[in-house]
Amino acid sequence: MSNQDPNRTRRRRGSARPTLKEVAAAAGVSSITASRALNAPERVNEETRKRVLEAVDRVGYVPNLVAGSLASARSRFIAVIVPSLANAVFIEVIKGLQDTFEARGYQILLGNTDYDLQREQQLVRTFLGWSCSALVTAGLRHSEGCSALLSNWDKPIMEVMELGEALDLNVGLDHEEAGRCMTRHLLERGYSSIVYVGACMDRDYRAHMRFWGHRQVLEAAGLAAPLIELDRLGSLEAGAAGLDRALAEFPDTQAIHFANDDLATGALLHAQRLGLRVPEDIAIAGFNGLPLGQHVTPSLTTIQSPREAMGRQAAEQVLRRLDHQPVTRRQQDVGFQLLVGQST
Amino acid sequence: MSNQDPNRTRRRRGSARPTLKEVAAAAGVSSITASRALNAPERVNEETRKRVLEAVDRVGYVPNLVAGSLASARSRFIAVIVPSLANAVFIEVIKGLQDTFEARGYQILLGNTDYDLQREQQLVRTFLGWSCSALVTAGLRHSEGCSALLSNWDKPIMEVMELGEALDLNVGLDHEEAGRCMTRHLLERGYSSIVYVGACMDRDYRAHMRFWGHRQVLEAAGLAAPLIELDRLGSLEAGAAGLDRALAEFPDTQAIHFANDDLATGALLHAQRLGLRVPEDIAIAGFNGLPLGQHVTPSLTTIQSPREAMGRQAAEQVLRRLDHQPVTRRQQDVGFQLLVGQST
DNA sequence: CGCTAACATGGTAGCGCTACCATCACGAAT
DNA sequence: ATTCGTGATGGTAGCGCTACCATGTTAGCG
Repeated sequence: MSNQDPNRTRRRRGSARPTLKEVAAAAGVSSITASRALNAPERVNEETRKRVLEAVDRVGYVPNLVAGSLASARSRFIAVIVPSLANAVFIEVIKGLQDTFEARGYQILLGNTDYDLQREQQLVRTFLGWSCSALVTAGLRHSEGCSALLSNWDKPIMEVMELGEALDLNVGLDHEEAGRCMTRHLLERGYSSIVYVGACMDRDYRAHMRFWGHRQVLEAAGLAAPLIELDRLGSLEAGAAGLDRALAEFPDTQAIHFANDDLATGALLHAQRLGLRVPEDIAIAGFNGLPLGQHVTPSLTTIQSPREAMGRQAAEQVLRRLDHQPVTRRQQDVGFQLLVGQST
Repeated sequence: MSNQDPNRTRRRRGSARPTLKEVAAAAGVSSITASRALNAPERVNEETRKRVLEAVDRVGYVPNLVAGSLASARSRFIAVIVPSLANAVFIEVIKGLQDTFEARGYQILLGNTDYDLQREQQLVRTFLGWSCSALVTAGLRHSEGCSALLSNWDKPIMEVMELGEALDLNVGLDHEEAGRCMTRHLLERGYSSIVYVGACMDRDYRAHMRFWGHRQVLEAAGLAAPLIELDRLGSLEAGAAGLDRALAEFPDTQAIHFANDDLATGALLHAQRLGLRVPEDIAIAGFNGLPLGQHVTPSLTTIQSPREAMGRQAAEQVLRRLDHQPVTRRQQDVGFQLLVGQST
């Protein structure tokens, strides 16, 4: 016969870490007071609070956030879903989000879809399961199941990158207009044989939207809008290949409008290796305004998108909602800027 | 008088989402069987399992992962702590980690220290509170409090990037040796006035380790090892500034050994703008082997570090531990490769 | 025919915390 | 003196799930 209560022989589950109860005991208060001392200091006497904090240090207490989230039915997680980590653009948006959210005590849950909408749906399911406080996702296109999951959800949803018919909040820029803007510039410069080169545009549909804008302007001017689609994602290598294909397939090409700066810069550097003069022999334009393109000679003509600012603004909108403050505009256009370099 | 049980008047806490209990009721089984059908299919009759899965779809059940984690005292989170998101190097390591962990159903919790060890400690506290399954952190240097927190922790800890005295697991490369390797190459090429240019080396101490290696080789050859420290983080701009300072402060410089490829490429492009011939007038070397440096003309001499592979290998080691498989080597050297370009 | 083992399922008691309500002391207002 | 508010604290009942143990139920075996 054990000298212990028989139902105490059951071994302790959970971790061996001290709990709030032990902190409370050490401070001589109830556990709920200890909880308040940590999470709502204004509701506890200054003296008591100090005693609790001292006890926390003494016993080496680390709050169990899982338990807290279950009890309060909310975590301080922000789900962030992007299509790729290989693209500097998303990294910078994430950086803007992370800086803003972390400063307010929120933790980012990062998900990567690899441009797969089914994968996005799966991530959304998982993230809903974590009781996230909000969800930020890149783009307005989702699978049907994903939209269904989200429309039944009562937390803020922020769609970034582009503008359009959004589920809830929306911060981004008009890609079609960006495409038009660049192509207008190319026409003004006097080029008329202009090729558009994109990479995996079935997946990167924002690049496709820019192409639409591009084509509108050319058609309005009575010009053809030849398109070259590369079957690998944007990179310097792909850009070089794009230049080769454009020159081979359309020998009289005067200018190439690339879907992004990686491609454009790759082409620009490749042109130099081939001994082509930019822009005299071939003009080159990009999109994004990455630092890289501004440091090559000739500097790249491109469109500057405010990526980190977009992340910050999106985060601020979401935070405003989480603080129950009125959100003035559900849709916010961060705009863009034509950066005329020496390559056109 | 309400027709409801009085203690039901209390409004429902938690979310309004269906729970496992409701799934179980819909499938005509107990909740524990429903739980097993989802999490341990082999322990449930095939027929029953199908009925449960069908009920899941019907009621639109999304598992509450917070509750599951509390009950089982483990989440499927992997904490990942890096000093910066602005640096492509860490992004690629994260990519390797993320791909490997996501494929096995683990979710990454990303933390950014901004090169601040106190911030790291705070992140570690938070992450311990989430019952993470493992922690991956960049670097071997931690605050005292951080080491204390981690040494009392019973889950796998992986330190990546460099090699040395680790808390638990360690995957990385020898930065001192990398510095030696590059400088030996520069000596072989016949340069003797070699300047090292780093950025924020008090924080980026791995760059400092490479400088030590660099200095050892020069001192062994009886040469001076002048150092220029820039006070902003690595970027193309900073590299350009580094070149200017090196030429101003050490006019007879023949070669510059930069702490990373961003700096080196910035300097290389700047040299072209200044009309300097590379490597005849000035030789330039970098570190990392970023694609960028391989696409400029002349191509950059650098050291290729296997970043994504480092992330993958680190993740695999951790997974092996989580699967209770023996870990053969707690320390794993991923090595590096001298990439001789046209810039030296 | 009883005994064991393996399989399938269920009941129950937490995991560690917080929401909700209750209590009590004290001073201000009536 | 009574009422009311306010500030500080505590008790308790969950949050939704899984670990642990218990209970059938069937098949296999000597």
